[in-house]
This record gives sequence, structure tokens and C-alpha cells, in this order.
Amino acid sequence: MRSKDIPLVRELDLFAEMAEASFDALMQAAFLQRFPPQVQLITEGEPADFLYVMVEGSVELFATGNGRETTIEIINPVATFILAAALRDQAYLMSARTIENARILMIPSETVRAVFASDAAFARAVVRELSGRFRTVVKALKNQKLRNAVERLANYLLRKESEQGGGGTVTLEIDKRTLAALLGMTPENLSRAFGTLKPYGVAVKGREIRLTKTADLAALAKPSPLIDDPAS
Amino acid sequence: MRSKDIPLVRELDLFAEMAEASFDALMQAAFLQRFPPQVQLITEGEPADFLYVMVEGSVELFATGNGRETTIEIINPVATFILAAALRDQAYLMSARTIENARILMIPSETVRAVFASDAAFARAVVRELSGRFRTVVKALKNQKLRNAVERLANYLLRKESEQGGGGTVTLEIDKRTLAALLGMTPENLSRAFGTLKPYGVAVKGREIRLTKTADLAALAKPSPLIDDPAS
DNA sequence: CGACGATTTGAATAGGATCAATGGGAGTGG
DNA sequence: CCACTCCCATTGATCCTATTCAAATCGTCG
Repeated sequence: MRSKDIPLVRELDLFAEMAEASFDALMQAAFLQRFPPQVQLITEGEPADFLYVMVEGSVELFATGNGRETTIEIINPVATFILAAALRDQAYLMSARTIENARILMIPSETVRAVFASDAAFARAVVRELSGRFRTVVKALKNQKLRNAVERLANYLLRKESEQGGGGTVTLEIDKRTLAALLGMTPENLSRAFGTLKPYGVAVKGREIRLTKTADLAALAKPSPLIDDPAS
Repeated sequence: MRSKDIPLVRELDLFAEMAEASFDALMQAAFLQRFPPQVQLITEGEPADFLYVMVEGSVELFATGNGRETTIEIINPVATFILAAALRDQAYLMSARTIENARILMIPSETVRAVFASDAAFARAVVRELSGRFRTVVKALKNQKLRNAVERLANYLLRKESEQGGGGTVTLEIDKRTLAALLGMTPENLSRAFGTLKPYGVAVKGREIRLTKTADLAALAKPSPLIDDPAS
């Protein structure tokens, strides 16, 4: 990896507290790579040779089966993906493709496991990250099983609005096709869900969404911190 | 904890390789408790004071919302539950109740975190367990999003049949109401799904299921190791 | 035997998916 | 700058899946 990028990486939560020597060992083996949009980085079922750390951009994790495809999660900086597979030296359960231009740090799984074993601070950071990912997936499963399509969309919009500053405006960072897959529905059904939400103050114009009655929308969505709060 | 139970616990994967002193520290703070069926052990939203280790019996993890309730997972020995919440010192995302008589080891979260920080072998075991749990949940989410109700049931039956020896017989270890919640459907719909599978050699008699045409059933279910294989 | 809860069955409804067709930008090339 | 094209999104119609509500049946336990 080029030395000018190293300070950037060193500041990431995952690496901030580990010993210098351990960090060097990781970086010696790692690549910081740029990718254009829509590049498939990994394919489910293949062995997990690398741990990926999102530094810039965004990546879609998706899975296929039965001729269908669904989006599991959108990864934004700073988070890892496929950490569990890398730690266990097993096959990826998901595929990944870039959504936009991305910078991604790739660390050989074997190196990750070696440093994990020798550096306790890194081990703690790995567990913090991994347990966070676990909770994210549990929330996604609850979201999917406890809510219908309109409720999932409503909660998604409320969460994004608050993430984006709460000004009553949401800019979708993914296209509607992907959003539909993330929310577990078809694109047609997503369109209709937006239509259903119009009386609740949801105005759609391309990727710009205006929320004019967030109280009404929240009454419909019934958001729960144990599903929607990313920090909980 | 009573000393006669200690060897039993020491052999569990999670504790097998750690240092004696660390193990003692854990056990000094821990309880091995018996519970009758249908006891609610934890409630979602409450702080994670303990890590739970299933020693004997089984536990249902479930979540509520929107007036609905769904089963997330059935925990059997030997596995932990709510490990992620305990490690992060956060609220439980799920509630838990015993299904049958159970023996469960309860370790204060704080002790777990302390020993995790000081014993590298334990840290490795924790990560192995946690990453395994992560992958289980991802598989559950894929199962839910990529398959319809009948396919989920068919795959469930095939997996249980193979777990139970492959003799063409499956004994459900949970009642049908809970199975329906686990598979993400209503009890009524589960009944109908069994009906749909009758032409595929599925005969239901109470909790005893006979599979007489597993090849046909598998052709319908299209099982995938990346969803159905617990070891992958 | 009787009662209770669990399961099954039936009918009606709602939620989502599918198929088909239309509308609407964003980018390209003239 | 404008027309063209392509892809995405929307809309409409219909079908299928799953939920809901209601009632009947089954099994088990007292």
C-alpha cells in the first residue's frame, strides 16, 4: 500500500488502537484499491481470501437463489464487510458490488487472523465491529419479518431523513431498483408504496424525497430503536 | 456455580482452550441455572447483564413489534445467545424463553468482557462463536427474502431430516405455532404448506413427519449450502 | 367424560408479484 | 440545441400468495 494513504487508514476505528508493529504487519500485506461503479468484488460461495474495509464510496451486498436476487445491506464508510467469513476462513455468504466510485482496503484473511491472535487491542476492535454487524443483520431480519412493505419504506425514509440532517428532505443514495431489493419488494411494489405514502406527506421527484408530515409518517411507521437505530 | 458442574462446562468449545485462571474467573461469577419450559429469560430492550450459554434443553429467541411476534432462532446446546449484546454492553435485540426444561449458564457480561481482554484463547473462541452466529442470521435473512413459505418449510424439513439421521423421519422439536413463526408465516399457512407438500411425499402426524420422496422434495426446495448448511 | 388449547379447514380479503405497456429523464450523437 | 435511444420508473390489470376471521376437529390432560 502507498505510504501516503497509511495515516488515513490508521485512523479508522478498527485500527486506531492497535500496536504499531501489528498495524505494519497488516499494511504490508494490504492493498488500498480504487474501483469504478458496478464492479463485482466478490461472489458468494467463493473462499474468503480478503477482508474488505470501505474507505470511500459504497458497496451493495447481495445474495442470489431460486433465480432471485436480493440486497442484504449497503455498506458505507467506515465499515468492514465479510469480516465473519474472513475470520472463519469460510466461503462468502454474500456477493458484493460497488455502487459508486469506491476506495476499498483489502487485507488478506490470513493476515487478519494472525494479527487478531497477537494483538489484543485489534482483537477488541474486531469484536466490536463484528458484534455491530451482527446486530445490524438481526435488525434487518426483524424489519423483514415484523413489517409489511409500506412500513419498511416509511421507516427507511425516516431513518435517512434523520441521517441526512432532518431537514425534511431525503436524497436516495441508491437507485430505486436496489432500494426495492433492500426493502424486500419488487420495483413495481416500491412505486406503489411511495404512492401509498403520499397522504402521509411523502413527495417523490426522482431521487429527491420531501417529507412534509413526518409526524404522520412516524405514526404509520411506528419506528423502534431496536430495529431502526443504527447505534443501538 | 457448583463444582460438580464445572467439568461439563469446561469442555464446551467456548471454554476448552482458555487458561485455567481465566476460566476460574468466569466460573466464580457465573450461575448454572435450571429453568422449566416457557420461562421468559430476557426481554428485548433491556440491558445485557449476562451472557447465556445453552448447556441443555432449548430456547426460543423472538422479537416483537407492530403487535406481531416472530421467532428469530431456536438455540440448542452448545451455543451462546445474546453474545453480541453482552460484548457491546447494549440492550438485547431479542427476547428469549425456554422451550423445554433447560440448563443454562449465565455469566455476567462484565466478566465476559474482562476475560475477553485478558485471555487470547478465549478471545479467539468468542470470535469463532460470534462469527458463527452472524452467519446463521445472514442465512436466516436470505432464507426469508429469497424463498416463499412452501420452500422454507421444505428446506426446513430436509435439514432436520438430515440432522436427525436421514431415516426419512423428522420429529419436530417445537410446536407448530412456533415453527410457523420461525419460518415467517401464520400457523394456518403452515398447515396449508404441509398440505401443498403432500404430493412431495410429506406425511404429517402430529409432530412426526415422514418423508417418502426426499428427491422430489429436494427438487422443489432447491437447498443451498449457503443457506441451509449449518457448518458452512 | 368434559374442557381446553392446538391444529386444521374453509371462505373472504389483503398484500405482493408478475406481465404488459406507457411515461420520463439522462446521456449520445447529429 | 434538439432528436433519438435506452434504461429506469411508473401505471394498469391480473394472478398468486399469504393473512384474517370463523368454525370445526383433534388430542391431551384433569
